[in-house]
Amino acid sequence: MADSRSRAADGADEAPSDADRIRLVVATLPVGSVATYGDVAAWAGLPRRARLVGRVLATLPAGSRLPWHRVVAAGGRIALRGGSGPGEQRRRLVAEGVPFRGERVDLARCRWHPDGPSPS
DNA sequence: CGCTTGACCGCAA
DNA sequence: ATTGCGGCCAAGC
Repeated sequence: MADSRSRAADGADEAPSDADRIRLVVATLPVGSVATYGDVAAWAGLPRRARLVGRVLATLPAGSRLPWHRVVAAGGRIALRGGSGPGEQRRRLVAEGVPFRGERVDLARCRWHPDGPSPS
């Protein structure tokens, strides 16, 4: 379909921003699997930008159907703090059958496994 | 325009 | 297990 030339021609053009790629990666997480912020960043082609992933999820627009709950901190720890955050995320994960080990997700068993092409 | 904050990460003490 | 430090970087004030 057409070639990829000008990126700002018709207005409705894509500007694959880092945040967008991150959202896409998160949207890819299958039910019952989880990924860490660092992993999401890496798979999005943004090594070391784990924090950016956190920002994107934190500023998610209300109504976003993104499975943000499938993203946890390193070691399977729940990064959210205070409020209903932690409990909510944990509740959702458990509901999906994600195995826990105390307050942490058992990454050894449910950490998402990128299938095909590794991020190169 | 500059400093602070943060859904982070990894390492060291 | 906890605390501290450096790295990274966008949004808020």
